[in-house]
Amino acid sequence: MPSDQTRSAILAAAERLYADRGFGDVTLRDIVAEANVNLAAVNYHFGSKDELIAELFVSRSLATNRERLNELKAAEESGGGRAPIDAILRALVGPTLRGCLGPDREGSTAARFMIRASIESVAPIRRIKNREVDHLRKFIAAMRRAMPGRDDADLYWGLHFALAMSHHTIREKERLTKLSEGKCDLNDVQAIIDRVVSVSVMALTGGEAPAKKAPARSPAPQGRLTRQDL
Amino acid sequence: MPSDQTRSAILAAAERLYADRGFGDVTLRDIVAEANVNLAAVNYHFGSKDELIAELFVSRSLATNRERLNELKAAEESGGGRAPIDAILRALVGPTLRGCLGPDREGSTAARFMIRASIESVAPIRRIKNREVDHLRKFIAAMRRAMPGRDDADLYWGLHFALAMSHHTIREKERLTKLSEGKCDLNDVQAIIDRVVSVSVMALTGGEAPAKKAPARSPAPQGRLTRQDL
DNA sequence: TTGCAATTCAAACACTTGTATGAAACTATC
DNA sequence: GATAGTTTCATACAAGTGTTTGAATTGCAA
Repeated sequence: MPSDQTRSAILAAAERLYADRGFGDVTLRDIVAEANVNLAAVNYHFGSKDELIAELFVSRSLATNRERLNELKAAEESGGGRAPIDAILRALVGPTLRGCLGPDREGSTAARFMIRASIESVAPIRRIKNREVDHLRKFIAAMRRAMPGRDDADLYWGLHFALAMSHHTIREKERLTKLSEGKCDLNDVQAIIDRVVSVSVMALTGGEAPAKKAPARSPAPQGRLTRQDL
Repeated sequence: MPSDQTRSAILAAAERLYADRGFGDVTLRDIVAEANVNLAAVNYHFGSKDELIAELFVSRSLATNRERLNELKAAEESGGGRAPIDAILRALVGPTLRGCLGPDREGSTAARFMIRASIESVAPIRRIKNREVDHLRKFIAAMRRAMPGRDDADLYWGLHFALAMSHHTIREKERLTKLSEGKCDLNDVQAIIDRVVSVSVMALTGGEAPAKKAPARSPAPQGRLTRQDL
């Protein structure tokens, strides 16, 4: 068997198992059994378990970021250098949500692996993850161009909430289905993206920055919510 | 040393270590070292490591749920049996956010433990967590009373997003601080609660249910977002 | 004080983990 | 077809895991 076949068999098996069962529950022996290779092959080809995980994460991380930036670039070009805020957010959450909730089980493995990585913070991944901040800054910059008057903190919160909703939806997919007794359709990915983007846009455009230094703390009135502040 | 002292010393040490370092990195030997008790004491008092974790989680879970329901009940009573939607959401996310982001380091241990539990889904906790659905249903019921016309799915999504934002904020607290270079103040808990509640209310009142069966899929217009649908 | 149950303790158990080893099998070049 | 380099393999290793054991110690009632 050529060396590359073993290598990629290990990578594929590891990604699948980590995506399904998390990092804590998967041993090297599980991986080599799934990949039908010898136990020593992992250390021979990757040096250590941690380096295997790191390689897996780095390559997937670059792929997702590339996809996001492609969508962002396309949106900015079609808007003459200034993309609308909803398109920016769509470029941010679309690739992840499509990948993780989409019907194609194949591509979803990679994304579910990334979700695991974003949840269980295991040592080799934690080290790499800090670079992601630079990636998100590009979206902040685009958002600043789309909403020039907006306070910076509001932009950060908007981006933060957009990621919150998309990640939480992926993570709690089964729970939400059970809680809502099927009334929330987790298979209609496009509708979910629309919903997440819609709420994120409202978070950014509505509200007018809750209680910047105002005397009243609560942005929502005491009684029924009126819509005066939308 | 009385038996109860050993018992609670183990519980306290375990909670602290799990909250700080997660479930994957903490061994029984770490716990008994922190608690200054013998290794065998854990199995003597709790039966097994899993039962220790379960007891920890159950008691904290009940406490948080009780706090939430107290706030909900208070809001409903002061509103004559029908609490406004923002008060309902505040009762949902307030206790958790206050506990985890609040300045008092003491109470935060318990809450940070709960966050860990909601993130790293370890076996003994996963089994217990499914009961939580019943607890959330009480909030859905209250929301239904507050917004009688609203589609059920919208209510579930609103509650889901509220939890998403609060949990994600707690989990990514450091990252958001770093990304925003301190512009997002993670210490002003009340402002964060206001912001989460505000966005959640917008998600529930605005939007008018994105593309129920409408021909156009996207709730956000192609170009800049107009506010016609708010 | 004696006796009995509850608790603590050091030690060991059985098992799993990631990693290392050296021989065997393969592959390709001369 | 012999040789050198690469890759595979069974096996062993050292360290760490949760759990168990049985003897010591403690606390308290008779």
